[in-house]
Amino acid sequence: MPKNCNFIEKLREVGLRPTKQRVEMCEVLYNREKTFHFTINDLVKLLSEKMNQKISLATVYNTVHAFEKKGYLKEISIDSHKSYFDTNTSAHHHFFDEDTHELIDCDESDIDKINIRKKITGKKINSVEVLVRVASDNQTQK
Amino acid sequence: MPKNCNFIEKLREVGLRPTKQRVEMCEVLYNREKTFHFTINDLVKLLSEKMNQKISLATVYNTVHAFEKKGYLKEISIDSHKSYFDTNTSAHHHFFDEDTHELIDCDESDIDKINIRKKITGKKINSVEVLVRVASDNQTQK
DNA sequence: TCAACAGTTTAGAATTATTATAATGTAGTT
DNA sequence: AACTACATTATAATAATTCTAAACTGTTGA
Repeated sequence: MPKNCNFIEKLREVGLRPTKQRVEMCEVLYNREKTFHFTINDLVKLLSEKMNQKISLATVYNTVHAFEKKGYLKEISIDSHKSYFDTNTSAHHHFFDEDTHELIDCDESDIDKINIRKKITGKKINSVEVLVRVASDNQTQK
Repeated sequence: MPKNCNFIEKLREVGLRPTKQRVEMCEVLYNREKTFHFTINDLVKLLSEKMNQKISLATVYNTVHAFEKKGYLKEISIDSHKSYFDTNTSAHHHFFDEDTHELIDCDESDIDKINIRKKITGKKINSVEVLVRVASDNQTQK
């Protein structure tokens, strides 16, 4: 597994010890074509499938938060009841499919630049994020 | 209290029984100049201050959800750990003050119309919402 | 007006997501 | 190999929310 070395290197760069669990988690999160959106629950499932040994729930939380603090992951607020995370940490917008609860990244080109006219004195803008909620076209209103 | 009658009327219109608790809640939520943003916790506090009798936590949840289903309230997702609700149910955008955890409505004119170029086949757009996160300008990075 | 019923409220238990704790284990350094 | 600081773990604790079942109350219609 030469890819592991990569992750070990990367983890070191941001000052995180490349422990078994962290490297394993990197593999699940970043060894994929597209960016990955998940809840803690999704991740726990994937990890326990992939790993030979079991991983503690607390470790998954700790590690996800360590990654978030170091800029490896970004938290997305969609549903007040679950935390979604995104392996794409750059500023970008999302589609949220209300039928499947799937989160889809927008490319830079999908949404025109947002122009904020309002200024709040003494406050600076940290981020501007758009969430487009979509649902099946022929769905009966629930 | 002639205003009560108004709320009783309005509750009936959407098919909700105008019970003591619901009318009381309407007063707290809608007898104000500006739109009101709150968490369930905020609301429970306000209600228990205002009311002579105590109100059950479960009732607050039930009633808020009843109001939401009937279009009296709108849920806003900002923080994955708390549900925020908004008495302004029209489509509009928000500023979120990360220092004070306060939510501020945007006027129509504050943000230019958002142009979504991306189409997802078989899906229709339900809503487009912008969240602008702001924080103190001279704050040391946490 | 009042009985009856359906919808409401209530307290408390249950559930779910998350965080804290404290003991044990392990990566990195010597 | 041994030391030390940081990680991991199982479990307990906490927080937000929902469920349950019994008691209560608007509304309807006799």
